[in-house]
Amino acid sequence: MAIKKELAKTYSPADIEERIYNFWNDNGYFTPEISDEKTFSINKRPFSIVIPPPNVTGNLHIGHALNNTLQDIIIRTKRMQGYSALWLPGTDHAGIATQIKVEEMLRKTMNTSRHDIGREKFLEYVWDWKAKYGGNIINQLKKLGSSCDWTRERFTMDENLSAAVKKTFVALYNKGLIYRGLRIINWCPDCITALSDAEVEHKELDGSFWYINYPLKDSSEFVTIATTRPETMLGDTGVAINPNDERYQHLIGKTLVLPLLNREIPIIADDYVDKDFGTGCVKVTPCHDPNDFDMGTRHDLAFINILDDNAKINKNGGQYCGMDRYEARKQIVIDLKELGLLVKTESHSHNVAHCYRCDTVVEPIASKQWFVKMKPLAEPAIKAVKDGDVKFIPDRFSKIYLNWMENIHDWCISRQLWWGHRIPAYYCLDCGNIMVSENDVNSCLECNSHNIKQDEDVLDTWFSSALWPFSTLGWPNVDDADLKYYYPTSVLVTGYDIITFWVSKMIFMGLEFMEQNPFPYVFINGLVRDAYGKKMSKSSGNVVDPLDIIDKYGTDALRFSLLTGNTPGNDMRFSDDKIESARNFNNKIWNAARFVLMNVDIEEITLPENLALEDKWILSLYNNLVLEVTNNIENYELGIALGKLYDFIWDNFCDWYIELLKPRFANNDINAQKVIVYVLSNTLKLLHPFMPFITEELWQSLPHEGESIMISEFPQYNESLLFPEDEECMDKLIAAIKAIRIRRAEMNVPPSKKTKIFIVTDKRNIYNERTFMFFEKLAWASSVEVCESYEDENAIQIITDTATIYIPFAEMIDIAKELDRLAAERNNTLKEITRLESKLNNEGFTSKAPVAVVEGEKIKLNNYKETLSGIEKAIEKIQK
RNA sequence: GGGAGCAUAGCUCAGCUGGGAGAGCACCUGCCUUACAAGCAGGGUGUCACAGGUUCGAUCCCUGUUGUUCCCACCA
Repeated sequence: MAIKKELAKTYSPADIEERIYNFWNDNGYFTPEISDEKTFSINKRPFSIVIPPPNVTGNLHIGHALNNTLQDIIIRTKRMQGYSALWLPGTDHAGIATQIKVEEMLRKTMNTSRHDIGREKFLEYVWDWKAKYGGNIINQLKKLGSSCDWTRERFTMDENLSAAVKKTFVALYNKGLIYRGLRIINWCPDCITALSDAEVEHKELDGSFWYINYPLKDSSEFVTIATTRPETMLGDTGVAINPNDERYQHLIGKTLVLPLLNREIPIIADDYVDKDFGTGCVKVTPCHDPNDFDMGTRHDLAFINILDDNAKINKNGGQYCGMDRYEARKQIVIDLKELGLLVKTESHSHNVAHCYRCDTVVEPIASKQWFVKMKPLAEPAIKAVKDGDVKFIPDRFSKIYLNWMENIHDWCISRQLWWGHRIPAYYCLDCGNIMVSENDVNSCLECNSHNIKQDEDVLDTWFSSALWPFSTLGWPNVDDADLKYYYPTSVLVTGYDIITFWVSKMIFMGLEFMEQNPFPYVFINGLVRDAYGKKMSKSSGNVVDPLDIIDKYGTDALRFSLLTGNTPGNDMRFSDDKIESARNFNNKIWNAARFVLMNVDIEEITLPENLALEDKWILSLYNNLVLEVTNNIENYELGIALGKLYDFIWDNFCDWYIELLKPRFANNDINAQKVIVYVLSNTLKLLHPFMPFITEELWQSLPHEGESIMISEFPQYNESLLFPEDEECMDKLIAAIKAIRIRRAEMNVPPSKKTKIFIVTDKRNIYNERTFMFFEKLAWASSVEVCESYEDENAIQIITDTATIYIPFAEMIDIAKELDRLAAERNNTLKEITRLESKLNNEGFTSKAPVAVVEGEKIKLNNYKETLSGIEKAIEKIQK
């Protein structure tokens, strides 16, 4: 027998992955040409995904690996199904994160800071950094097998994307949806910038509750307030009580003397105050608390900011000027104690806001910042999800989205950073006029002054990523071919942790500027946790580097282990066990193909005219698999699809079909070769989106047409390949073989001991000369015979619903034990019969249950009855 | 304070619009059967968290309870 190709005994991914990826990339398979009729016709329907852009200086972590594998599976499937499938890759400049890294580098390697070298020089360093490290994550994505169109790679600070940012900013400003104003923002004193609400994380911390007496002016009376941040009293400009609090009615309008600074402050009445919390008296610090800010506005109180950019006390803090906020807190408590104004201290745990980047405690500070007015933008974005124009998968995330959107606050978009899109606002230093323009402004439109300065700040990183689905496709050029063809995109694949950061913003920006949702589906993936369910983080030291896994086990194994059992939106655990079982599956496929290649000597794939029982069986199962896998992928049930492929390949194809075919291969049966190559090759296609490398390598080794599996046609369901009767026959045969194996195992008969088998049956379509070989091969039979009846009390009897099988086994038989066993079997069968009969006698069931269910139960009952009669005959025979 | 998820075999998890529950790993037994020992053949008595309800029928749908995880929220 000719051996077409010798494969190694075990699969070693390292040898093939890079070669195959370059082969795909070099041949341009990742690039859908909209107008090229040869490979991708304009008549094809578009399918597009834009990548959630990883941070430009980031490194691939296991979450990226999952997220991008999901996208790759979808895009590869669609490409094979004939869509003009675009997966557009790119990176995000990631304002704060990147700036922090470069500042750190400056400090460590040059002992300098951005303030020392100035804005221009600093930005040069950041661009250098980007050039140096920006490609890292792209190369890592390639190692994952991602079939992104690298010719369309984008970066949020590309010229075109920056133009899009300016255009949207100006348009929103002109519409009155962007404004500049004094508001309480979250200030990170370490990053020295404002943060949006989304960029702070609340953590429960143990703190104290200090009760402090504020003396009434010209009186010996006190008002006791309680605070968790005593240093903020330096900015107090009032004390508030509830207007209905009868305890304090006489104080309304009176004046207090603020301790330490001796500032005179009024007592006001405001509904915000909860009578029953604390003392019922609240110090009001308009510049350092959002509620106090509102009260200060309502009651026209003074606004005194007591903190500088580093959260040190500024000159408004009198003798505390220059102290760090916590140092000042300590000192103030000491001083109050000395003055006898500290009533008591209670321990108190409360939520404290932290910077999501550097984990520093953020300070609420009143500050002039740019904001997006959210209500008008949120409304259509809410409607889009409520109307089902944008669907979350799974659906429960639409509740999270709506909950956030319906309670939305204005979005603080200015950041006191240098790395990012500079705000296109210009100030006239002479007349104070503010001009917002896409183009540089050199003279004041009001007073003609040339004393103009652009806003120093940059925009929130999420401002540019909000535009990503259309800015990457060419917008603001509305005639761009890509934009026309690929927008809206087909699906967004992302983690639930950035629904509020990113998904929500893309939806309202898409609606505002494209008048169309950016995507009809948002496919949500969960977090990848460690083997114990803990979130992976550098500080916990439990980070799994996907590149290590790839080096050790291969990309396909990594992809398999991330996908298997994965369900949309749910977190998953990653462990060594999983990756090993994935590796084993790779090897299983590899060896199945290896075996096929060793036995096959055909040049092309065609199905033979005459199909044997087992051929029809496997083709029928394969065909059902095509249908189910296709549907599962269509419904984003990728983990389920992969599970079915695994079961089919391992159980049906390897454990049964290959074994069933071995006798035919020994006879050089060409038909068997044709069928197995057909099934294997097409199964590889089904599996290709999930495990692209091994499937390409094996597909190339088998007879095939075309250049690459990744541009071959995805298998389609084919009614002519359905053989339900043959499927059933084969299932009965398998059941009989299994029953024999079980009995032999129970009796500890080693495989080396072959036995004669006698079958009493009237089902000659199942048990005939052709299928005897299966018993010889798979049930260790030395000979097989069908007979009318069989008389030998020294034979064991195996009873199925289609036959009674006798195996003469004189030395093994213990009559009493055999009777016991049969009695037990009889009992179990009777139980089932009783259960089914009472069900079928239930008028409610037969009249209300679907016909198919009732029929199914009848068939079950009948099978049990057949089995029972076999058992009873067996018992009778032994007792004779 | 609001909202969401999860609770199924020793462990990790599936269970596709309700019809007597599965996989991987682990464990036990027997096999180097010429694709694969990273393999083959066998091995599961699971109050499907608890209590009610709907239904002919509930792991699945509804209500409540308990445990657990997460998200959101300006109680000083």
